[in-house]
Amino acid sequence: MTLAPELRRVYLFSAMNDEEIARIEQSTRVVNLDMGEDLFHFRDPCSHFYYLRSGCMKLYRLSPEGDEKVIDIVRPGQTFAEAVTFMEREEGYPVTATAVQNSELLQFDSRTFTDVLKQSSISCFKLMAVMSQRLRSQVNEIDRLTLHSATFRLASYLLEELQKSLATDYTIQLDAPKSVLASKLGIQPETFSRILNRLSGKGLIEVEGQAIRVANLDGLKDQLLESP
Amino acid sequence: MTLAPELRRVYLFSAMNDEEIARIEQSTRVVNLDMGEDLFHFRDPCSHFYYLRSGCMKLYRLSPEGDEKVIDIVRPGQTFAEAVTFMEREEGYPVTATAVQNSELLQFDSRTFTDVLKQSSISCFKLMAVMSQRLRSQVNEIDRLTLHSATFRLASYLLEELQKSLATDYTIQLDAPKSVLASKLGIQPETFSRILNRLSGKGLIEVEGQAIRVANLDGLKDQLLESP
DNA sequence: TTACAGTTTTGACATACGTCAATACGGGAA
DNA sequence: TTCCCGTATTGACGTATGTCAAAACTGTAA
Repeated sequence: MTLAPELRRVYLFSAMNDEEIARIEQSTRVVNLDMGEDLFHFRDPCSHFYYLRSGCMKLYRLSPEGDEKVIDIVRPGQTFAEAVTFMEREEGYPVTATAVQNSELLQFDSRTFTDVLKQSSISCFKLMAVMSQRLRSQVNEIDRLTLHSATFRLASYLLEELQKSLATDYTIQLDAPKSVLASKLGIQPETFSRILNRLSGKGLIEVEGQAIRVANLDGLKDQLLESP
Repeated sequence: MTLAPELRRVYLFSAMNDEEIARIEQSTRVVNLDMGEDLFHFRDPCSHFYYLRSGCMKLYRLSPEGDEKVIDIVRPGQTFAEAVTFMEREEGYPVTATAVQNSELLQFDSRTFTDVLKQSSISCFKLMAVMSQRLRSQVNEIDRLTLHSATFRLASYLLEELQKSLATDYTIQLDAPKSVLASKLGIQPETFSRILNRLSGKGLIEVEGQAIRVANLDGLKDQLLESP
């Protein structure tokens, strides 16, 4: 079975012609991961990048003490680690990648991709657009992480997710365990749980397992304005 | 006086031929800012990016309550906001830029730069290298910001700066006020001051005004391993 | 159905940090 | 030199959040 039609729909490859797509396709492998399996580790020599077909991945680092700090959560349809194309192989990946659900990925050879890019500045532009988008969202992330209170951070996250998903029903599906999301927000799981409770108590959200429904959007926004 | 020789030394332009450099040069303006002056604001339509010749800039956001969160500190020799080239003009800058010292900058027209890039995938590669480097350091930043204790964050910052500067004498020159650095590290100025005190007390560093000398490198590294 | 392992929640407690307020310092102008 | 203003420091205090520990879920496999 050919991957070409699927590759064409990947934003990064969307400007490529048949021949270029064919070259990429040649270098593509399908990778399947069980929940909990690692894809690559922090500082592994980096030679591939990925597209997530289904499932969910977490990108994280381990502190010296051994607890993990989640940098990002990857959902189906997203590519990740594309920037490795421009790193020295020995620099290695800046994070570890692990499946938090059974996941299916496409693996691309960064060398091949580089070769195609050399010939095609329009594809370069696609990649640069992706990278600049990512830079911007990392700035958002940095901004959020320094919001004084954990409640702020959580509320801000919920609002952002809601916007992204253009959710029809104000519901956010957490596809990773709550503890992973907590880590991404720089919060302990216990505190995370307590905050959800408090927000529920105020009637701002409704929590049901992995689903969070925003019941009072404006009320939640107000959280971001209140003092301490 | 011509800017071309200086432009050639800017990494982003280092792969350009005479004609390309000339086009960039045409669109370049010199900008002088007094300490405290703003260069651009968060969400301003973005049409330019910059090279810092001398002085020092801070890139930051304001929280709803009005206090600023510093995202980055720019030093002479660095370019910044290059990624705007690939953003919609209306998206606007992701941060506000203000001089923390009298500063001299070169301002480039992002439209012109884009045009040059379209013809030159080698220059695209330069830019992508810069962006991927920036992505990596933002990951470091995110990682640091979620280190549990403020002391960790500060120690980690000092160690990173030391590495960067390959300082011969273990001294870090703060070119921005301490409060700016504190904000970048997600610490209140008061706490920042207290931590410097404590580290001095332990003999790990010596603080003299804007200069911080690391007196005991290994001791400082140990800070990052000790428990809470 | 029960049993188990992982995740989440609840409870009790300690503390690092933020906050407010006052004081000290430092560099530029006259 | 003195004055002045912005930055930095020190002090006192409250609290949000981390930590440790135990209990309650949740889903999966036997």
